[in-house]
Formats: sequence, C-alpha cells, structure tokens
Amino acid sequence: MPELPEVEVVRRGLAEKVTGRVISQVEVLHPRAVRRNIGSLADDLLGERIRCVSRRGKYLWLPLSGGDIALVAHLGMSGQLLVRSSAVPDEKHLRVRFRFADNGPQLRFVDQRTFGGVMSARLVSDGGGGRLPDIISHISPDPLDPAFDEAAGVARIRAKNTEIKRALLDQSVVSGIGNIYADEALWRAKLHGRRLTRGLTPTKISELLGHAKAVMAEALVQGGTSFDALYVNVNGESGYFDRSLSAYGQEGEPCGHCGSLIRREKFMGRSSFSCPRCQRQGKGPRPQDKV
DNA sequence: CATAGATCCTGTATGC
DNA sequence: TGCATACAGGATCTAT
Repeated sequence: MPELPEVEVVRRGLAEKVTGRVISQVEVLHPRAVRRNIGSLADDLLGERIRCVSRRGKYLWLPLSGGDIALVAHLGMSGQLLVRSSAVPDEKHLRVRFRFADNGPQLRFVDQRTFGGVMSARLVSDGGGGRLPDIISHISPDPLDPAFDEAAGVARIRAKNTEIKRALLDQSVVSGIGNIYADEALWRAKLHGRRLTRGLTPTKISELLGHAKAVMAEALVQGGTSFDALYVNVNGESGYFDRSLSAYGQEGEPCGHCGSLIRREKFMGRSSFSCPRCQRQGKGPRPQDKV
C-alpha cells in the first residue's frame, strides 16, 4: 500500500523527529523484519548519529555519522515507522524498536504482514554526485526526484519488451509507483495496462510519466492514500487521497472522463481498475513476437 | 540475459 | 455460529 507519496510523508516526519539523534539501543522483536545487514543490526547502528533522512522510490535510508553506513527501511505492504513516547504501549505488531541517547521518543517499526523490513547497508556513489545504499543501487530514480531524467525514463520503458503496467511497476525502470498510482496514471493517459511498451510512442510514454508524477504529487499534498489505517505517518495519522482516486478501487463507479462504469480485471495476480471505453486494450503485437 | 510466476505474511471480508 | 476460502500486494527468489 505505501507507494511514493506515503513513503515521502513518512520521510518528512522522520526528518523532523529523528535527525541529529544518537541511536542507543536496537531491539529486534521479530527476526523476519530484519534482513541483509552488513553485520548485526545493533553493531552497525549503536552510538551513531542520524544525519538526515533520504528516499528513493519506496525506500528510505538514514545516513549515519560514521559516514559509510545507513539504516535502510522499506514499508512493504503494511509497515509503519512511528515515533512514540516510551509511555505509549507497544503496538501489537511491533517488530523493531530504536531507542535514543536523549531518552526522547522511540522509533518503532511496526508491520502486520512483515513484507517490509529494516537493515543496515553501505553507502556507495549513485553515479551522479550523491550516495545511496548498495542494496538499492538497482532502484531507478523516481519521477519526483529533481534529478529524474524523463528522457532516460522513457528509454528504459521502451527497452522493456512487456506490457506497460508491468514496466511502470518495475522499480528498476522507474521507482515509487505501485498498483494504485499505476492505475491512476494509466487512467489519466487513457491507456490500458496490457498495451505493449513497443506499441507506444515516446511522446505517449512521456505523457504517461508526467501523469504518474502529477498524481503522486497531488496525493502527497493530501498526506497520501489510505484505505484501512494500515498506512499512517509517524504520528499514526492517515492521509486523504483515497477520496480523490479516479480508477483504483472504483469498480462500478462512472469514469470521470466518459461516464462508462469502471471495470476490474486481474493482472499480475492482483486487481487492476480501468475504464472500458477510454482505456482500450487494442490489438498490436504480442510480447513474445520478435521485433 | 530477460521475463514471468510463485512466494512470503496476517487481518478482514465473504460464502456455505 | 463457525469454519474455510479469497484477497490485499512489494520485492525477492526460482524457473523457463
């Protein structure tokens, strides 16, 4: 559920509440919530000061004062990063707790489904003057990144011989987009997710990326999207963008463009929502055809 | 190498 | 009422 706008809301909250603080204790309550560390999570983090909070796509990372290591977090489906006073009782699905040397509010990683996790990683060059954790070096820049190169993004999509929604959801092609915002961007571009990348003009793909950027920026202004209170900011509060969705979850509702009823289809083992009139699947070549 | 499908996980909703 | 099943789905692993 948390996609780029929701993760960015969390990033801003963390930047305000944990920047500059020194980690004094790491308590792992569920081993599955921690993976791919350099050494032990506690050994890598204890005594380190948090320099800032960075994000690429759906990944967050907190560079540490030592200079070469960061605390990395991914919320998965149901992960939450909460900043809570020690007086607040432990959440039912509390997985990892970070305490600080100032004895102020704790940082808690809470995750019902444990698809998410926290880990330590080495910082390496991102090839453009910045740094990012080595374990996410395969993740492409996201459309809200000031350094996002739209022409390069179009080229990466065109280089994939697959359906356009698959390409949009592939974080190594363009990051930050999940099932909700993919459906919203495709609806705005009047494209069916099964249309093939090879059958689309660079102009159309550029337009689609523009819609993805716009819809995620609009969602961010409203604090993100939430359906069931699983997604919350660091204070445990939900966003409001679900009231503004045009396609995702709107089965049977009239399309905002033409009034046809939004349909629901299975795609990649999950639900996709689209307008049967505005978003025609078309014919065109099949993915297995040679160029 | 690239792409596609299975898999992890648990709470909620639905059906019989 | 209670049990079984479907569903939510991002990223990783495995198979082709």
